[in-house]
Amino acid sequence: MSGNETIQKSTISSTEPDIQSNSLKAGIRQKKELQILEAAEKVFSEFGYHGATTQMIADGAGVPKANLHYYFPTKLVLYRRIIDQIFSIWLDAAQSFDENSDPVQALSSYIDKKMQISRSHPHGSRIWANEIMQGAPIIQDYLETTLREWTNSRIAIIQGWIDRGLIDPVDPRHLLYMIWSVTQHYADFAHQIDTLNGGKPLSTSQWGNACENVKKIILAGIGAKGVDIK
Amino acid sequence: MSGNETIQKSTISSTEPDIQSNSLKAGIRQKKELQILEAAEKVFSEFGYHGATTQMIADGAGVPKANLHYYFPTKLVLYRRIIDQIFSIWLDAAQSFDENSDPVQALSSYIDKKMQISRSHPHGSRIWANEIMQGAPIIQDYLETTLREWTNSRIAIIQGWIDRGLIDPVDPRHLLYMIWSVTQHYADFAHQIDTLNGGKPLSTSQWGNACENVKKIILAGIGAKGVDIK
DNA sequence: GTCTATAGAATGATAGAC
DNA sequence: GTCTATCATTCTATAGAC
Repeated sequence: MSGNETIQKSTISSTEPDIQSNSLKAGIRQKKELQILEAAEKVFSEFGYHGATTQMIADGAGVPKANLHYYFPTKLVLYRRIIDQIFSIWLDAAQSFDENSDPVQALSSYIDKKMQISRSHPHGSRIWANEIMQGAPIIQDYLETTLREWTNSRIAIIQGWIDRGLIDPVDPRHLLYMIWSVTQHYADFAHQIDTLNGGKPLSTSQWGNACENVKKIILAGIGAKGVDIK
Repeated sequence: MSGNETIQKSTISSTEPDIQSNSLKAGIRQKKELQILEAAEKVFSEFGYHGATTQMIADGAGVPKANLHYYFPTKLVLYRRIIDQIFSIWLDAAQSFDENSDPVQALSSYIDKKMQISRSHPHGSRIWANEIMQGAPIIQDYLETTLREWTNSRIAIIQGWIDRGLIDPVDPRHLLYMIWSVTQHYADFAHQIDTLNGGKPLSTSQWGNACENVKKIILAGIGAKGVDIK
């Protein structure tokens, strides 16, 4: 299942000679594709892959259903494009977690970024969650390669902190899972959180408060030295 | 939405005079219903409401599809029954969090129970997560009534601990969210966790380790006095 | 490049024989 | 109480006019 689906990054053929008309068409295509991708992200996150219909996505993007199939041949190809997009955002954020920082800096920054993503890309987070809960039928290969490697490298870094006495001896893996789960909870369970907030989305200051609480509890929880996050 | 759906606990009419045959039929019905409910829980958790087909559920339960419709008139009624079941389990576990215990006792016990549920009822946890991510189309009333009341009462208890100096001043609401998210993560993202565990489910000792880490970090994170969880 | 109309397949639910 | 056969609906995807 991992290798038999080619990602078509550009269907604009390089064999087409008319550059002028080509770039114009490319502009239209790019704009429409973006509209469709944005609509699809919302619909997939709200109804899941099976619950989403191409009709809903087409309506959300403001194009006829047949037009959608012109840009994305199948529903599955569209879904894969969105998953790829999300995974890319996750990985970019994860880069901040680098070996040169001390634990407080590294973890504070990582938690901040993950909370920001939960606020700016809640749909993506939910699609990811949905995909995992269904056994990752589409992205299993990502889990087994990229995610596993990233996870192991971060575990090594955390273990290094423990060995140098910078944080308490906790299981690095479960510390990572805690950070993932708590930060993504604010995206995945946003509806529940909003309902318990009187039916309103969290305000900017409420988001800030959530973020501070998460950082405080986790950093204090692992005995990180020199805690100064305010 | 809260009161217009009667739960049919027993469709065996009390006007039926033949007691012997009646209880026999009730036994068959109960057994079949249980088979169907168990199969449905698995299928709904794996594919979501829309992705699940009555055919899959019927196959999983070992009954013909038409037979399934004999016991549960519609797919939606079957789904509601399962959601009710899950919500009931959550609430029961939540009772352990009572006012008389000290923070360490209360929170340790609560986290233990939530972790146990994640291991014993992962399907239920995922169905709940799925339902919330889709905007709680079926259980919105539960969120606005029972869950809100329970949450507010626990927030008051935690605030009491803070006022008495038993734990650090954290936002009780976000502490609850942290406990929910971390514990449920081990059910909702079990596939990801298993993949990162070499493709194998966590062993009993690995579950114990996860539970201890969660308790340690959270209790230390809120400065709970007298931490003694091992 | 856009859109109407529709083909083809899958699904929820039911009828009716046993 | 069980099960085969089938209806009615819905959905993905495509054909073909503009």
